[in-house]
Amino acid sequence: MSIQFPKAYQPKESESKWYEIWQKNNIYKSNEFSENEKYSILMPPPNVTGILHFGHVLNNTIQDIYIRFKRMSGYEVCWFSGIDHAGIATQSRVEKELAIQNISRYDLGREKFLEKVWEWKNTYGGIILKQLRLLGISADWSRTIFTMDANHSKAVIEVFIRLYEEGLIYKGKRIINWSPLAQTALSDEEVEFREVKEHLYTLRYKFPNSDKYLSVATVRPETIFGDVAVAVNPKDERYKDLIGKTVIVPLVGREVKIIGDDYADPTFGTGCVKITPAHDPNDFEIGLRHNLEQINTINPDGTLNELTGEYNNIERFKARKLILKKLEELDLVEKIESYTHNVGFSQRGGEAIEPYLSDQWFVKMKPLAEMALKPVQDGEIKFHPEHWIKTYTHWLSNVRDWCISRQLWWGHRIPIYYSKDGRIVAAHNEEEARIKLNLKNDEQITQDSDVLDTWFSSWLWPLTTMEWLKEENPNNKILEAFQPTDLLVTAPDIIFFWVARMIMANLKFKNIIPFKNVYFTSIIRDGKGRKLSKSLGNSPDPINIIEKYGADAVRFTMIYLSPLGADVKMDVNVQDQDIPSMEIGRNFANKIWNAGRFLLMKIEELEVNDLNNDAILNDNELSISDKWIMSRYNSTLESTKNYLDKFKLNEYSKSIYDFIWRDYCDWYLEILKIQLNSSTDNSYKIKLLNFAIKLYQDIIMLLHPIMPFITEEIWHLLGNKDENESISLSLLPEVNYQLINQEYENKFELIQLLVEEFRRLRAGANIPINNKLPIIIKSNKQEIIDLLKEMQIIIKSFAKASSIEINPENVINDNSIKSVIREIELFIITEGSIDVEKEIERLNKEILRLENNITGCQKKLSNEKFVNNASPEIVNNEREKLQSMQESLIKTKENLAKIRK
RNA sequence: GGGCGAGUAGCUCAGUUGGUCUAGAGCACCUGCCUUACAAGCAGGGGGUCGGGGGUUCGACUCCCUCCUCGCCCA
Repeated sequence: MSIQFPKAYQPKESESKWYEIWQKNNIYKSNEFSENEKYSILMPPPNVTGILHFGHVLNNTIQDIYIRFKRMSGYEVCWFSGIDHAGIATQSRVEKELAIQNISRYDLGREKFLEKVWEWKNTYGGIILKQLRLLGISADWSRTIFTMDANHSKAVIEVFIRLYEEGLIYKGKRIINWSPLAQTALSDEEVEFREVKEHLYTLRYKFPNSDKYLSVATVRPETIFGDVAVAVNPKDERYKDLIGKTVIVPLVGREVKIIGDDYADPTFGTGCVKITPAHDPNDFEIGLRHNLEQINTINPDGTLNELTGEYNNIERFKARKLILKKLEELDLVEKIESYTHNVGFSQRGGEAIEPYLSDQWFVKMKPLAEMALKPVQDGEIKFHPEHWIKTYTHWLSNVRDWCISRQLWWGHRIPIYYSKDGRIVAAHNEEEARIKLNLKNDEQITQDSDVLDTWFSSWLWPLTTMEWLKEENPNNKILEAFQPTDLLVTAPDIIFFWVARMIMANLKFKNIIPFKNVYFTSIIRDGKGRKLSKSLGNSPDPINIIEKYGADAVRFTMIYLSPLGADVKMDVNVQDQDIPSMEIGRNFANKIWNAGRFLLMKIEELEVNDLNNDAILNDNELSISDKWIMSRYNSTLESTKNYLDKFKLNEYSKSIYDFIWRDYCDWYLEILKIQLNSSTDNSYKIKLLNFAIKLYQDIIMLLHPIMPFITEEIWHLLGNKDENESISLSLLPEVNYQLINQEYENKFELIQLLVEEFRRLRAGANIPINNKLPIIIKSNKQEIIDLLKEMQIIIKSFAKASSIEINPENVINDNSIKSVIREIELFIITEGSIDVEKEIERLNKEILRLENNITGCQKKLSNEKFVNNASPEIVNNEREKLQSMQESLIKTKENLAKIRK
């Protein structure tokens, strides 16, 4: 046994061993033709460049718990997985590598560059899916897809064409969010706003042929080259007469009009605002209203362009300083104030976004948003926690059009073709485009050079994972079987990027909701409440943590610490790159392990040969403890299911944890020892042990979804199972409601209270553990006397008593420590003298407590309004409570009197 | 500026339609134990005016109002 069952659980070997066996036997492969009820989950596809972090760990553990739980509940489950091609992230990764060799993507050209990206993807991409296996994820890996796969691309193109032809996709010249680093447009969702301390500069715009000037406030003096007007509020008394006049843009020398527009806020700055339509979204709108020119003065890489003269090719922020210096020299700066405002930054590159005027492709969102709103508001799609519905609704009600074109090469190329004479068509390929445009083979045709936003492909995830439009699968049974999926587990930060858009796409193209439930995971933070991040160094590699504590421990701890809707805080030891909180799970695993060790030891001790024999205890052979633990087990099984249904994952883990540790190990196994020791009937002992083991095996099954490895290991060790069988394919027992028995739970609880009181008395009197003393228990209720008699061996053992007497005839030795619990009197007969002072103090304290409670209780009951208004149950309860406390008080006072005597 | 969420023990959190005896648990802390499953353990202990104020009610951690503090999202 010692080899199989070492003293402490060793997760490492067992984890790699079992995952390999699971893979080898393909046990997580799903079957769309199964007759069983289906349960499916779509794994949020990690980026192809991604590596495992704790967000993934939490997210995938949650999914795996549901998948395993449902699988063990008889469902045909399927967990769809895959990887996202992640346009910007992947392209910049490969570009960075090329840069080391001093090669740019333009040196290679589009085709060669894409070859490089594929090469990179095939070598390094998708590591994370291998890492997830270390966590014990039971996805159906055979269905893994990649968002650049032919079938997925086909769906993306198809969807683009349909939307274009329906008029829901259009091209427009707009101010978009430009990433100077990636040199592409970004959607609004890819921009993060942060508060930045900058300066508000008040500049002097002189009137023509005059020394008088208008003071204009701006935070971006480097954009003055694009100024085409100055706006004032038409209601602003100070300036309204100036509307129609002109001023000279400093440094530039251009004469521009003063216009009146409500946008100008009289309370902000000087009340005069410069208008630069090409470099600010608000100015752009004003420009349209007033028919102003749009002068672009910035290059795609964030440097100023040739229109800025000496500042040509100078980086925008550097240029700001230089321009300011020049303006100061010319005495055109009136004042500089510090100013805090929100600035957009690229979520990926981190650089400040440049509002940029360019031709881009957009999706009209209004009609799609309306479609997507309904199922969430109707409750057809449920969010957990619910309050995300509000955020979702708010966003969809105010949604703006989605900029989907990206000036990248890696991605799905926009299926738009242009003829030489300026006609535009959307087509699946060049050939089709020629036909649609009526062009001959030798006539020139060009495809749009942009690619689509990665999310324009991700929103089809529920469809493409299930082989939508795949030619080889025309009668698609997968979609039929598994859609709508049951659960989506995702971080709330992609609620707009992804969740909302999947709902739109599914309804638009398949007229079905993609999922029934969405669970929004919490954000993982360190002990100081900071997000885990590489730059802070507070983000240890989960792989190392799994290596140290075991995958089961990591899974369990994460769930145990993650309440629904609240952030997870884990202590991170930055120096050691360690997460000490993981001890919770590791210690728990060890506890479970040792319970198994104990049982196996007993098997050997009793020389039980056949574990699965029919030696089962009859109902009348079961003790109160046996019935109690069965009741507790079934209650736990029930609450486990309830908690999972309500998505209260941490409650789920806590109920299992408490049941196993407190009920089964601390109490039941200790009682089992006593029950085994006090019997001489070998066949009873074997039956009793069998009972305990059977229960333990059921517990192991209950635990499997959250701790798959250790449970598989124990299931085999204790059950003598064949290596190719798996606990994850066995069925969880149903809740047996008949075994949930409040009466036994109450009885047992009383015994626990008595035992705890005996322990407290011993500890209080500093009685050493090996000093066994006689105990006496007195009660005047026959029911309790019977219970005590039935449980006396157990009480005696737990109370470290040399002997136990229940309601003895003879007078009790005054040389004893006494207490009263629920009218039951407890005595420990001490041989030597007791510390009288200490005893008096303790009893007085107890008397005071009882008196206080009695007073409170009496007050309540003498209040007519309470007796009349409160439910009879409550009032009755209160009366019983009062009576019980009064009796306890009398007995405690008697005890005190005896000591004093 | 608009919206959402949270404030309960030193820390992280439970507390289910308002009533269960002393508001619970884990970690941390203190005391005693290597008791033949487990020191990654066992037994016991200390520690909370439930963010402040007001209201509804016989009764409020729980419902309402208000203020304060913190976090997130949007503009």
